[in-house]
Amino acid sequence: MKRIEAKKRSNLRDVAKAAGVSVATVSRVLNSPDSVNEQTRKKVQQKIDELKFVPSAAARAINSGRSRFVGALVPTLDNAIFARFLNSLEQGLGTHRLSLIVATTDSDPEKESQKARELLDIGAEGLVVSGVTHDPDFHALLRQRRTPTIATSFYDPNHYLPTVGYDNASAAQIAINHLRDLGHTRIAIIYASQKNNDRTIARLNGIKAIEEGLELSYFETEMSQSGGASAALEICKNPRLPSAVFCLSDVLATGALFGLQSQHLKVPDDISLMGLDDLPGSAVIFPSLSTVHLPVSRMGSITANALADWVERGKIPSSTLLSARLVERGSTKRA
Amino acid sequence: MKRIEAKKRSNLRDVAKAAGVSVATVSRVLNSPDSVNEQTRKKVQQKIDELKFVPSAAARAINSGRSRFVGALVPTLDNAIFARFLNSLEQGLGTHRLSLIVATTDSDPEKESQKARELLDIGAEGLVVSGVTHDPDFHALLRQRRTPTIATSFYDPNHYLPTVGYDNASAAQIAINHLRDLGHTRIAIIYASQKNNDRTIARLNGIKAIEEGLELSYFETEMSQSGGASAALEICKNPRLPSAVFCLSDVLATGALFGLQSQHLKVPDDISLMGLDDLPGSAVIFPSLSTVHLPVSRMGSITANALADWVERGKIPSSTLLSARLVERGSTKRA
DNA sequence: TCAAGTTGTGTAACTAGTTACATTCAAATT
DNA sequence: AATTTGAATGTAACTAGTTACACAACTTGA
Repeated sequence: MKRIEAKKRSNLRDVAKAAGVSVATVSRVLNSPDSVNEQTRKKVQQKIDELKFVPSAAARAINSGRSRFVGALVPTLDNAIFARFLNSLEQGLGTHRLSLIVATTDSDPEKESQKARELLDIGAEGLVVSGVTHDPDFHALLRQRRTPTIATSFYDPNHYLPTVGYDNASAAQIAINHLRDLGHTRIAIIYASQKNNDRTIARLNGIKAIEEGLELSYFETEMSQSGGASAALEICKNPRLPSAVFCLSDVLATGALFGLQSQHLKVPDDISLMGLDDLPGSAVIFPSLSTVHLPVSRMGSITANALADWVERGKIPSSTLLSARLVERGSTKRA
Repeated sequence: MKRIEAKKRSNLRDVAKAAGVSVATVSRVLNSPDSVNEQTRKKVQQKIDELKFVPSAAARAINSGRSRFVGALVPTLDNAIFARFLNSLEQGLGTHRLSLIVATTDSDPEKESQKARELLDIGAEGLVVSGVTHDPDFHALLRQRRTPTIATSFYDPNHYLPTVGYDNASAAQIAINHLRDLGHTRIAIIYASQKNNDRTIARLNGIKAIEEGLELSYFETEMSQSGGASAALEICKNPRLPSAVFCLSDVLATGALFGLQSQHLKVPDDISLMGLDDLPGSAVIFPSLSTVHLPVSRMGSITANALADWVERGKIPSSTLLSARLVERGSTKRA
């Protein structure tokens, strides 16, 4: 009679029995093979291979109290800036033998809070979030659990969480000052309103702080290239065109470029265009995009190291300010 | 004397002791609250809240044999096509209460194999990979562990793994046939060589199969917009220009567009340009990019559902063919 | 009034590992 | 020859949950 039964994974005890040794010895072969006699080790190893034994991570986690993974909460993966950040974050964590669980929030604070709770419930040892503005539940959760958590894309040394990011206000000011230096005073600003997006708010506030002597107009759109394109069309409707357009992100700027071109406006001859982010593609569009470089890859690796230090050695990191810098390319020229 | 000690998470036994009940009762309050007397339940719940008790996922996993996460191995997150796929994969898995661990491979089969092993070692219940060509170790690993695994971006009903993807050969043929229909016979092809990239190889083979009557030239470059741009410059060096350029990915095509523009070639008047992927940005560049749409978001959700079914109910999915379709936009016109 | 059934709870044995401590045995030292 | 030392291994108690089974207390029916 053939017994139909799921061949359950073999465990330590199975291997121990098969090899005629104790469970402790098998465990030693796994974790400190030097402390086991050559012959015994070989015999055990052979049985391990024979039985295709793989130690259970859950059982290990239960003993060590370590799960060896952290969670990252990002608004979306469908934007190169977050994808690039996660790319380097994942690589950085890998050097510390930590895995990364990704959760997307759609920029919805409630969803973020809920996903954060799920991540912690399944044993995440640390979290990475974007920005410092979150759901009250989320803050309460972090305060309660005391899980190592780093807020990114936003530098704020006074925040209760360590932050790794840039000064969004001054990043925007770098762009505005560049345009001002080139003699532009009538500037259209395109930004994407995502509710609770503190990065955008900080950038807008940075602009407000230095708007003296400038004639600014604001265009709100959605965060996508087509959003940028349609905002550009909106700008073109105005009979008195601005001499420059500043987009608060490169995605918007790339879209705006095509919007302007579709209206037969030449960039930068007819109108200057600036972005903010410096995506890989921004250097190769035509004309190449003047922008403000945000070091997201560095942010990823710094965050990875800081979080690993916190998780593994309890070392609470201090906030890190990454400097944004002007990247002057072909889309801006003297007014 | 203040004792400095890590307040370790409270566990079932702590709660049981505090509430004056047995561990079984606390466990019941957690898992089948109806089977516990109202008063007892309230008392226990209060202690759970007081002690901020959260059940350990590892301990649960050890009993259920479930870790509730799967791993995805992608070449990089720094390409919209994979990021979009993961975005919908993650969302799809979320509806099945499965988490997603992301691992990047840099298109290196050895790295992929190693990361796959790591994922399985930490208890991944399933895997998602790109393409069907992998390291021998990787195949051996999958055969040994029998972990539910789905190969994506590549449809092959005869593969030993279920595949969810499109027919890359015919996707490329759709593009070539479109150009041929428009009267183009001299076509330059730009492709990115990533060693072992079966998607690219399949696309090239698809072209080979229908090259009769065409005059094709091939340009190999790296997978980035700047790679596309420099390949375009290479094309322009030829005194007898092709009438159309076909890039095997939209990232390359966007780069090629800027490369052609920088040489003062008008697309599509002087030269037609086609991509393959259909990224969100491809519709808004100017001129908008004619391309072949690959349904990566659908691929993500289908993969998520298929993998969840396999993991949760042992239902091995059959391969799914997703159809690519022509997207005719502004970058191609009659020769 | 006694048996049977229901409800609620506890005991202890599981899940799969790690590890402190004990033990054995042989080699080296006194 | 007796003692010390060290290597190699085993025993059993941990980690944090779940759950089969036992049992008490109460209700219900004959």
